[in-house]
Amino acid sequence: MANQKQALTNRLDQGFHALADATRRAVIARLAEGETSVSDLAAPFDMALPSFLQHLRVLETAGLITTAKQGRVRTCRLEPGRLAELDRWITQYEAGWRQRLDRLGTLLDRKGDTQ
Amino acid sequence: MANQKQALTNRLDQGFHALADATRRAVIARLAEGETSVSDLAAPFDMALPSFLQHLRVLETAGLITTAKQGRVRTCRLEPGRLAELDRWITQYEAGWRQRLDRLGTLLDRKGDTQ
DNA sequence: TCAATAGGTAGGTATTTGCCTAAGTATCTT
DNA sequence: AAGATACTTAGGCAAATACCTACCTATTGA
Repeated sequence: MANQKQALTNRLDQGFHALADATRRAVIARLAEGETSVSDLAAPFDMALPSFLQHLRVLETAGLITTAKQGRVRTCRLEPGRLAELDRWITQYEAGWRQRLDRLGTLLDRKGDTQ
Repeated sequence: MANQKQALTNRLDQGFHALADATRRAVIARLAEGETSVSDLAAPFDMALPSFLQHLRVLETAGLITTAKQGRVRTCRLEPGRLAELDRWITQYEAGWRQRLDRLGTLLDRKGDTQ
C-alpha cells in the first residue's frame, strides 16, 4: 500500500534493524576480532546456511559489514564506521539528557552558593 | 512454529528494534528535550493516533521511555539508562576494532624503530 | 450534566522477517 | 574428470510489523 512505510529506506533504520537480532550481533562480535569466511561465521549457529546468509545480507545492506569473494570463499569484515554512526545517534540524545541534568546541577549549585 | 524465533525476548533486541524506526527515533529526540503528553508527541506525525500509540508501546516495552497517567493525560519521559545500555553494546565493538588498529599501529611503529 | 478532550481497544489488511528444504553454480582437490 | 567444498538461488510458510477505521472510556470544563 502506498500509505504504508516502505522497507527501510534509511541508514539508521537499516543499521538499528540489523542490530536488533542476536545472531547478527554475534556476527559483529565475532568480526570485531578479525575477518572470517562465511562458513566459519555460520558454524556456531544452529541454523540452515541460507537462513544465516540472510542475516549476513541484512548486515551488509546496512553497511555494517563488507564482504568479498575470492575463489569459492567469501570473506566478511566489520565496517566500524557504520557502528560509529549509530553510536553517534545514540550518544547525541544521551548527551541532550545529560545537558539538562547539568543545567539542573548548575542551578542547584548556584542555589547552594547563595545560601 | 516452535523453531521460529519468538518475539524479541531480549533487551538488546527490543532496544535496537525500537530505534529502527524514524517515528520512534523522532519521539526520542523530542523527549530528550523534556517530558511531554501523548498528543503533543503525536501532533507532528501524519499518522492515526492508534498507530502512534503502538510506537509508544514499542518504546515503553523496550524500556526506552516511561509513561505515567494523571487524569486523562499520559506523560512520557525518556529513560536514558537504556539508551546508555545500547550505546555500551556498540562502543564495545568499536573499541575492539580500535584495539586491533592500535596493535597494528604499534607494529608499524616498531618496524619504523628498527629501520 | 453534556460535550469536548485525551487516550485506549478491537479487529482487519498488506508487507516484511526469519526460518526451512531442495536444487543449483562455481571452485578446489585428488 | 569426479567428488567435495563453499556458497547461492528459488520458493514456501508462519509470525511479527505497521498501518488503518470504527468504536469505547475516562476526565474535565462550561
